[in-house]
Amino acid sequence: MALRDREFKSVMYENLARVGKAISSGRRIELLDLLSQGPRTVESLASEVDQTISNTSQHLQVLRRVNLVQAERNGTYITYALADDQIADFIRSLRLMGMSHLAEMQVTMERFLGDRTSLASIDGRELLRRMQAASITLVDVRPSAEYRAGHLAGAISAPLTEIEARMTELPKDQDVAAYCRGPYCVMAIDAVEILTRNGFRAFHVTEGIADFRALNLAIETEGESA
Amino acid sequence: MALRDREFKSVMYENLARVGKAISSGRRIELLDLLSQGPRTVESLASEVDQTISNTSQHLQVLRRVNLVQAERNGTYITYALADDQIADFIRSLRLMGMSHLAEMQVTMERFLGDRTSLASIDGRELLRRMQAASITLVDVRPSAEYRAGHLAGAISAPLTEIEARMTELPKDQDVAAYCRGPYCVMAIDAVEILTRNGFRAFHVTEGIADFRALNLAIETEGESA
DNA sequence: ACATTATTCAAGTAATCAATGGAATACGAG
DNA sequence: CTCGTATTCCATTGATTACTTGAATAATGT
Repeated sequence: MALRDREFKSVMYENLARVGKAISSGRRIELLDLLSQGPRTVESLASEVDQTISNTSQHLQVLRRVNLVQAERNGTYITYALADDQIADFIRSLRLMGMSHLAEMQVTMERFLGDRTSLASIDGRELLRRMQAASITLVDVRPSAEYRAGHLAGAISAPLTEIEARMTELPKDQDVAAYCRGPYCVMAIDAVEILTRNGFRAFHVTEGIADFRALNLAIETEGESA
Repeated sequence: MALRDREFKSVMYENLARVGKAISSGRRIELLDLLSQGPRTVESLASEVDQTISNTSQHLQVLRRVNLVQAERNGTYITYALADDQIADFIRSLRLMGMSHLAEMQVTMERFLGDRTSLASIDGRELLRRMQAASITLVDVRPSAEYRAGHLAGAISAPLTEIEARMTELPKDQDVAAYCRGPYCVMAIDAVEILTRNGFRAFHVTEGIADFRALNLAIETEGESA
């Protein structure tokens, strides 16, 4: 019986380890992070993570084998998506774990972003506070497909690539808060630099959609707003 | 600049993957699960997971390298402990992820425990409800060291190995709820079988300390109770 | 049927990993 | 200082992994 118990435990923990193995590759975590912005095709994922399509496809299949992602065929394209919202949350908690336990991550963050992010940044909680206290213009600088897949209620879509053009639509007398995919995404930082250079008082939000969801901020899908 | 951004992301995600790698071995997850019951020495961990001391030591060092566990020397022994409570919670969410996404796990559970667990089991939430509604005897059947490291408020320590002797201390007119380490631990099930065979109305709690913590049930350390 | 496009499959290579057994280290007791 | 115990280090084994390249599949349009 003791042997049976051991076998049972081994099988159960070995299965849990399959999930661990799925997130034991930086590329795969990056893919999951991208997918928590919304569904995407293999090709678009591959170019985003700077990998060959073949390799990306294989990573996606690893993730699919443990049911972290789902694939759906649309004509000649195959669209991948997170299997459910619980997974975005799990990746988020992995990220928080890493940030709080691996000093290297904070050092790297400081080294790469340190000088660019020091003053003009706030997190989701602080954003919520400011949104209630004062009127600010909230800008989503991710590609519009991701905006459409889900964005903060009241956010205006202004993809980084078009921000110079879109800028004219923003009220000059309000503070601007820009957010993108999350803490490892620099689009919001870039946007803030452009905005401040053009006379706006802008700051960037260090968190992304997955965090907003976890903080219970209102998320809208598809439709425009404000 | 785009290259720099890619390098930044790669480094960050590669670091997160280090945490993933740490939980990509069933043995290591089992070790973390054991450590969430309380600190233990290498030797005692090794015998619990049925591995050589050498191998166990190496796994512990992998976990230590990513700061999931801490080592502390006490004389000739070295005691390992989780680095903080956040980790027990992370392992718990890994377990929930696995259970909800890997059908194999539920099948295995059914196959090994199915017939033994069907009727007389409840989860933490249900336990809380019953504790408030009726008076039940709550029994912690883990080894006493783990009981001392933290147990449900009001629980009586009655390690499985001594349960036949301790049984006489339990009131015969109350239902008995037995819990152990968690869903992959069979000590509570064994205890319930022994108890019912001896005329008690007993049921087993399918969750463990980590779950109780997450559910905000009151946990006591060291001292006795009830 | 044929060519095109998106994705997957298969085979190969270099690197990493889990586990083992034995030597080395660190501490405490006599 | 020496001995015994607990743990770690080290070298080796076989198994797995990430990535690459090129061929195979599957849906679409002509």
